[in-house]
This record gives sequence, C-alpha cells and structure tokens, in this order.
Amino acid sequence: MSDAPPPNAQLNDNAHTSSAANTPFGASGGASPLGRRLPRTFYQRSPRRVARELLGMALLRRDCDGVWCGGWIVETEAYLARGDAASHSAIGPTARNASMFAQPGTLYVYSIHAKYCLNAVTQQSGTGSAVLIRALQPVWGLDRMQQRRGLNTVDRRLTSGPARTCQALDVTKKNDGLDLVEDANFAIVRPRLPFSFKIITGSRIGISSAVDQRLRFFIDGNLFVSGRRREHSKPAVDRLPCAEPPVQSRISIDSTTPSD
DNA sequence: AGTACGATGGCCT
DNA sequence: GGCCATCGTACTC
Repeated sequence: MSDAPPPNAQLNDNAHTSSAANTPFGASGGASPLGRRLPRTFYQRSPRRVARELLGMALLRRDCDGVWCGGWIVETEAYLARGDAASHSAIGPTARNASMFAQPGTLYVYSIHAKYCLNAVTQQSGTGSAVLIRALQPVWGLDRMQQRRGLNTVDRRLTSGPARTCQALDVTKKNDGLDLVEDANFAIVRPRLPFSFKIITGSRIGISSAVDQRLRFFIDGNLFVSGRRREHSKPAVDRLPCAEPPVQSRISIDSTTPSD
C-alpha cells in the first residue's frame, strides 16, 4: 500500500481501487501497514489539539463481511466542554450525548436532520469534549461506500460532510459508544508515511453560537473538504473595540505533518 | 402528547 | 446563493 495517496491528493490520484488495496491492517490482523492505531493518550488531550492532529490520520471501519472501508481524515471540528454554547455537552449529560462524557477514544454518534454524524471523545471521562470528523478522502472500500451513498463515481459527494461520511461507512446510532482504541471493527490509525500538508483553521460550520471561535481544521486544497474550502478575511467591522486583534489573526495557515 | 429545532444535504434558481 | 425534507431529541403543556 505504498501507493496509497497522500491526504492532499486530488481526485484523479485517488482513482485506483483493488482488492489488494483493501488491507489496512494486513491479513494477520496485526500491525497495520499504514501505521499503528492511535492510543488512548492521543485522545486524552484538548479537543483543539486532537482535532488538528487527526488530520491526515486514517479512519477505518470493517463491514460484517470483513471488507475495510475508510480514508484519510481531511476536515475536523473541536467541540469544547465548557463555555462552548455550540457543543452538545453544553446542556450537561442527557440520553443523547451520554457517550460524549465517556472515556477518551469513545465514538460519539448523534442524529441530526434524520442523518448521523461521528465524533471522537477527548480529554477525561466526564469532561464532555469531542472532535467531529467532517470529511474523509476516500481510499479503502470505494465500491462499498459508493453503493451505500447511491453513487456510481468517486467524487466529493462520497464523503464530503459528516453525514455523508457516516452513510459511506454505515455508521449509525448503533455504533454510538464503541471504543476506537479497542474495537475490532473501527479504528483511527497513524499513517506509515509522513505526509506534509497545510492546515487551515476557521469557524465551525452550521452553528449559530460561538461562531467567532476558530475550531474548524482542514487540509488546504483537499477536494473532499466540505463547506467553505477557503477562509477569507472578514471586512473590518465597526463597533469593534480598539483592543480587537487584527482581522488576519483569525486565519492561521501553517505547515505540519501528522506525526507528533 | 405536542412541539420546536438542529454540529445536514439534496435540489433548485 | 436559497429552500425544505426529514426525524430524533429535548422541552413544554
């Protein structure tokens, strides 16, 4: 799988799919040729940091017949525990968000608009913070994912958006609460190759409160990023106190690699 | 039991 | 860009 596309590849680079490519963990079920599964300590940190560092990792899900599906994570959002009105945890624990308060590395799946979205829980048990995975660059199980999405081509509609990603991977409320660190059929793994890409940060998509916080992270130029793929400087706003930082500081662009 | 509301996406102009 | 189908959840009466 040394020919697996880097997470900043464009669509044409992604067109190859073969049965041989569908072996993200190897036949023995041992170490992944892509790298190793992220340990619990990875998720134990702040959602900001986890969201940023999940970019370029591989999200994988195994179907009941053993076929692996998934791809590179190219877009994430952090949802904080306290002082974040946009976070589901802001109202405290309920039946819906219970798994968001579980141990780090737990999968939190919620339903919205008759669809599903998936998160990785961060920090300590009881904290209530998580990272929403908004988009993948599809790599494994393309046929399977196309079938579930009702598409006959591999284009950005396949996994560009949180609910599209869940439908492609067949993630539903049934999977809520499983452990990404231990589950046999779900995993996030560190890629074997050190990719280099630019990370753009901006405001989160689809929320009405806390819109000024830059808690969305995505890979610059990636075709599968949903929503706004370019962050633009806001025009100067009157009524802004003099102490407000310069407008450009709302947008940060930097080069990182997914390795720590 | 009734209602209002989304961390959305598909389709339309 | 706008419009709205859809349904689980939380909240009100």
